Amino acid sequence: MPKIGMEPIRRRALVDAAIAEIGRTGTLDVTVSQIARKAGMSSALAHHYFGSKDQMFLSAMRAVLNSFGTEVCSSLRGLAGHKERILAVIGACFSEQNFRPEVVAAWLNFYVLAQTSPEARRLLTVYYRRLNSNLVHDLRPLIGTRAPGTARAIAALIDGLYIRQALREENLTGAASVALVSSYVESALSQEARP
Amino acid sequence: MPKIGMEPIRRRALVDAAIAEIGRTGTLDVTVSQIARKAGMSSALAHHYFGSKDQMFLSAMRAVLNSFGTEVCSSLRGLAGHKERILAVIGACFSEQNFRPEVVAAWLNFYVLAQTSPEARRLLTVYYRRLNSNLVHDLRPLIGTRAPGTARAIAALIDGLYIRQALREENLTGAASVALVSSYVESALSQEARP
Amino acid sequence: MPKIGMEPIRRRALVDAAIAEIGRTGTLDVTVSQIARKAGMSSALAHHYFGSKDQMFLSAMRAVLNSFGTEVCSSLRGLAGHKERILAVIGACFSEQNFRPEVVAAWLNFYVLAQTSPEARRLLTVYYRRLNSNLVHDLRPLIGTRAPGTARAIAALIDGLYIRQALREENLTGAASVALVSSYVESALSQEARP
Amino acid sequence: MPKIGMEPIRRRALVDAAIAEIGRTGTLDVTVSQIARKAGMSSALAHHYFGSKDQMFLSAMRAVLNSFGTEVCSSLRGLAGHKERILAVIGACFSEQNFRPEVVAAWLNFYVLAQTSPEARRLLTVYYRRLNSNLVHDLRPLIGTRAPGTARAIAALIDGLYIRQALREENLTGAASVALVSSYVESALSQEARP
DNA sequence: AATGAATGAGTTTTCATTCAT
DNA sequence: GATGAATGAAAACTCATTCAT
Repeated sequence: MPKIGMEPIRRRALVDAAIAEIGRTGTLDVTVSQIARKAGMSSALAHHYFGSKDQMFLSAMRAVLNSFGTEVCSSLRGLAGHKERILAVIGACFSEQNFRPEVVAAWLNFYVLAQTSPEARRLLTVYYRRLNSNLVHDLRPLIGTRAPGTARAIAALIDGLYIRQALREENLTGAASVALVSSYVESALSQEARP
Repeated sequence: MPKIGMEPIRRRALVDAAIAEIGRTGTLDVTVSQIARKAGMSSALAHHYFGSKDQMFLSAMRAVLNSFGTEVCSSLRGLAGHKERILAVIGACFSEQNFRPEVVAAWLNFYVLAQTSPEARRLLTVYYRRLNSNLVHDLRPLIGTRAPGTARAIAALIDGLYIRQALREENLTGAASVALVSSYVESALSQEARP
Repeated sequence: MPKIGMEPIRRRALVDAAIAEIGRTGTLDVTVSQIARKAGMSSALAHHYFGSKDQMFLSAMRAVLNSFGTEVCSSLRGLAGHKERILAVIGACFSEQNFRPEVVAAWLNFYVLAQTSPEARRLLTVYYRRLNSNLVHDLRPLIGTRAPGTARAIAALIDGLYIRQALREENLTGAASVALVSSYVESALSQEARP
Repeated sequence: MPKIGMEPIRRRALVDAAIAEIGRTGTLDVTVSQIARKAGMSSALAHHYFGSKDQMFLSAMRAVLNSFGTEVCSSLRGLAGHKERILAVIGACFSEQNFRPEVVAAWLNFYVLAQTSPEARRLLTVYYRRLNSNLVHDLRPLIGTRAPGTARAIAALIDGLYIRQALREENLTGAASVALVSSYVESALSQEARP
């Protein structure tokens, strides 16, 4: 019997290598060979497992989004307070894991990919809807009809900070980003309180 | 008689075509031939004028940033009130001209280019510094030490909304974007007012 | 207990699958994997049994030629009349079994293979010589020196009709083909009869 | 001004080289590079002019069929006698030009191509229909209802002899082939004459 | 015996770039 | 100034074949 069960291992290795290479070079113009080499195998094997470069990129994108989604879910587990939950989502966006420069750089490139690839766009839309509905869900009890606009602003802030991180802006840490977005949330919520 | 003074015309045509094609396809993966064809000339001529594809892209980027800079300047002319000036800058970001989907899509791709090309990064940094210093200059008198953070947030909001526009998000107009960012500015300023 | 005697079964399955795939696609550009999959095994096993793709194709060719040879032999068994025997050979060429479109398409491709592979050419030559000698043997007593030319014409007619069948020409049945060739034979023989 | 008007020259050179290479190797498995090298240029240029390998092959096929068609036309010019015209068509099939082994080998491969490529099949069908209608047109006045069957037989004979030629059968000359087919025509016509 | 794993060699195709005119 | 011609270099993808188990 042959060596068996390599597929998931290889796929995982390729996906990781793809993210790393896209992140490192900051472009989707990485060759399958580069990625495969980084993952320790031949480009032929990469094609064997993914069928095409596009499929590999989409898998990489799914991995990034899933990782993000998982982190959000586990952050939310057990939290009941609305504001608490909102801050947890924001925290997940800028967590150690998700806010690594190369992951964020890959993220930026996936935005670009989404202009070309309908499937990539779909993935991004799903992710965005989920983020949005999470935020609106917890904002509505606090600020009512202003919830959707505020959610949109939070999402935009996050994306904007991601761009800065992708550009390796100095002095931009996850903590600073969280602080910035949180402060926006505070002011948005407090506004409601005022007469 | 030789055609004289064609150079600026040709260059302009190529730059416009480059922006249009990058915006239309949503990717930097456009060929020189495509761009040259759209500009009504041969790809050889494009090389003649720009030396290389990269230089052409950089010129296109400069054009976009200049167009933006010019618009900001003319918006600011004659305005004295700090808040007024801040809102003018924001308005320029989402003006008819600058917020066209294809321009914004090109913009997003220039962010990506900046990861690879030091010159592109330099251009972006210059632009960003100018935007930032404009904002800080007018925020400081109003909110003091909170000015830098707020400026950063405004810039991030703008970039985040640009990404949404690049993705052709429905119901996202320049006016709505201005409203969203302005509302953030309002709340940031009003916060100061509180004891 | 080890499966015993699998070899001939596997080989037969592969040969059949090869003929079917070549016939189906109408080209030698079928992959070993395709054939192996159709035969219900891995491509590695196909190599195990045949050593190489070329050998597999040659075996497939041998199978087709053998099947044909066997059918001719059994058709001729017990037949004594010269004309009767000639018609029997012709009948075998267009029998249900041999004139199936996919077999004929494979046949056409074996002609092509024979241009490249000496062994394939040898097989085809052997088959052709046998067909020819069969025909000449029975034609000579009937038409003397005109036998070789007539045999060649009969063979050419058969090949020509095979090409039509490979192209899936409509209204071309085995029976119609037999009729056409037989009619030629009739006229060739009757010519002799004339003064 | 650039060197101009190379396109038809290059295309012709490539088509000739394609026919020669397909004929020489007896297979469609020739690479674009091989063909381009033989035609004295880079494979990139071949793609520039033909867009794809398939298109190049189709052009080669068209060239072969056109050459044939032209020769038939010029052979028929001025001939009025039905039998005379039939023999002229047959003569064209086996002319010095058309019956060159490599052309015939290419021809055989085009039959194979026609199994895969609808356009190739279309070309072949057109050619075949024209040949057939030429023959029937001149046979009908001579043998009435037997014309279609006889035409089909003549076409099959020609194709069969082409296969032999593609296999480089010894002692098979154009003249011998003409003789063989002509003799069939004679016997087919004389049959009618008999009571 | 049997197969999943793995790859080297090769093929088509694309494209920025150069050149001769 | 302007362009058709031309190509080298590289990329995605394929596949026969080998190997370890």
